[in-house]
Amino acid sequence: MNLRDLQYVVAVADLGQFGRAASACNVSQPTLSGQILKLEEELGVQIFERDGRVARVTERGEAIVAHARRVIRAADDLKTAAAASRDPLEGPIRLGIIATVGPYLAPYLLPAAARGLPRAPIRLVEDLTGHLLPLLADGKLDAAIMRPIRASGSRKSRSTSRSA
Amino acid sequence: MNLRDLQYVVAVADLGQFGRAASACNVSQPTLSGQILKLEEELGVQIFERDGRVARVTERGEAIVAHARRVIRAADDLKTAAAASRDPLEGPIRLGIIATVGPYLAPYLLPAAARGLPRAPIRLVEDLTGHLLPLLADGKLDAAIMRPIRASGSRKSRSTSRSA
DNA sequence: TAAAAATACTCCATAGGTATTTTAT
DNA sequence: ATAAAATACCTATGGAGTATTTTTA
Repeated sequence: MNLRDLQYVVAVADLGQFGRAASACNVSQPTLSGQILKLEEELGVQIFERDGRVARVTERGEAIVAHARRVIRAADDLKTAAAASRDPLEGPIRLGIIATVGPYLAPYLLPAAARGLPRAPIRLVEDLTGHLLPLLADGKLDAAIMRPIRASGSRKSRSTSRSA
Repeated sequence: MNLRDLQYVVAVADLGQFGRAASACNVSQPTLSGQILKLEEELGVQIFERDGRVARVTERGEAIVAHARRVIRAADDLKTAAAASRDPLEGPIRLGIIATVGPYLAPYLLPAAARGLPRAPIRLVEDLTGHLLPLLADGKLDAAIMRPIRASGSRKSRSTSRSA
């Protein structure tokens, strides 16, 4: 059993479909399907009823889903507590940046940061906007410099989750 | 983050030492050490203070440990609920057996079970007593035929967690 | 100097992906 | 006939092991 598996279960319960749950979890349908099948095998409980159109939670599955929500909630609380206890000006600042602007900004940014924030060195992560967004969501990045997605303009947007 | 990592954290908090925690979790010391280090990195919080003699939980770590206990508790509750909702006479009976007696019992056991319990075929797992015990504890086995450990006699002991 | 933890690798289990088939409406 | 889940197969991340070094009372 695994926190990720439980998230898959909750996603299917909420969205009523393996495929939608998979994209909500950013994994492929067979991956999610396989993990849920394995979990059902491991627990010895059929959690979902598949009828080719929608996935319904079985009667026994209801209890599992409810417990899964509690586990995930508790794990989220742990992450929140960790983030809260973390000194935002201590430790490296993990900054995502798209390759287009990385080489231009880095020569200015890094030396300035080294002088201004000696206890919080900047760690650059260069990648596509589409890859940076989930990292930001997962707390793997503190901030990112990216392009706006699905917008008409071309102005850079700076998204941050850290009060630095 | 991972349920197993949280168990490592709780084990260290309880036992005050990485090495002891590792053997309690049935993993090597470097494995447990590495996972805890990685978790501390991921959360951005130093959970333990190492001083070469004992591992103490840091002030910030206390909150993490408390949350970790809740997560594990919730996960255990899920497993318990799953086991409770499972029909004990449905699905394969996973029976551990030591190699010493396996070949002698199997020819009698399996055909008899096939006749008597058609909806619950017996799945034999042959291994050492020392390996069967944790499987039994994890619920991977329903029952096991083993030798008594650390006992003077030599009578076979049948341990079961399933009312079959 | 004698413990305990960290590091350095190697290995393998398994989560994940793509392509395809099966199933049920 | 069509949409969704399961299966088959391959890849790769990362969890785990052994051997070794580093650290600190």
